[in-house]
Amino acid sequence: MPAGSTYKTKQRDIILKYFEKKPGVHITAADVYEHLKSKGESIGQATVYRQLEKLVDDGLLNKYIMDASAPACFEYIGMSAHKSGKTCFHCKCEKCGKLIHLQCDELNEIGHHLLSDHGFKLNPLRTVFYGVCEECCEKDEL
Amino acid sequence: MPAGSTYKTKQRDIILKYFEKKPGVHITAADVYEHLKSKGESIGQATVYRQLEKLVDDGLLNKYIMDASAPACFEYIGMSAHKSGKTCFHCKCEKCGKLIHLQCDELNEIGHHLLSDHGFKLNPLRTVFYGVCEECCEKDEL
DNA sequence: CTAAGTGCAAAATGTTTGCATACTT
DNA sequence: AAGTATGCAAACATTTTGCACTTAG
Repeated sequence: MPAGSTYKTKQRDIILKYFEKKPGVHITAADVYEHLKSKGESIGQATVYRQLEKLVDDGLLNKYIMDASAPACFEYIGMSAHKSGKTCFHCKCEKCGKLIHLQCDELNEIGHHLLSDHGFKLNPLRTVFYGVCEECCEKDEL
Repeated sequence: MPAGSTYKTKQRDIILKYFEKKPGVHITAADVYEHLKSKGESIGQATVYRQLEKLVDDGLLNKYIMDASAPACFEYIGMSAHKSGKTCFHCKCEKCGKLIHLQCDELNEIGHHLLSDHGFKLNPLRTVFYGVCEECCEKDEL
């Protein structure tokens, strides 16, 4: 459902370029806005938000909402996930907030399982596993 | 880490009772507030938010943030999830927004896998799978 | 020339907070 | 009595929207 074609604008390029330089890093809309402003490539916030949304739709960025009343985070995933058959899953630690990237074949199986047994076509890019990371687990046990 | 004891107040009971009547249903803070107001058991919104937060901390409710700029949803899980070993997973359709509840042993395995192979202790209650549901998949293929 | 994108400021929304009062233990 | 909770209104922060203008296809 292409809601309409996407124009290639200067602003889109600038934003995308910023993300490409930081693969796997979480960046908020405000980060983008501030960074570009300080770099003399100012873009209106509305545009930042609108482009971010589009980039997510286009599958170039991922959006993570950790907590209400906290800005959403965006992360570049670009072509990597599309090209290689290898899907990257994300785990977010509820304690320390760390984001872990996993690339694991066994996890891919859940995608297949969900599809074949539940008719649900998983989007691994948008799915985040919440839980507690190794380090924080150990801390808890002390 | 009990940040302090929790008093048993009238408001807490009212809110909890409302959720107990709707297990597995997603309810927003506004829903709670409006429902109680219409029922003549008005509770201030601040209190609603504060109690909701506490109930989540106490493990009685679950909080889901689907989308920024959309209210967070709360769901009663009460003792059920704790008692039965059966964990309920959630799938959110990116197209129609539908939320699907799954209770599936195979999905539980991913929890074990994440823990044993990646040292990550999954919290199934806070994890939401994003993707496209059966119905919307079919629509796409037309 | 039309559709899409931009920028600004203003609005909207969901959530949080300050503070005086009231309730629990 | 001390520690929490409540309620109201005001404050907040992030995100969205209206509109006139510019740019891409």
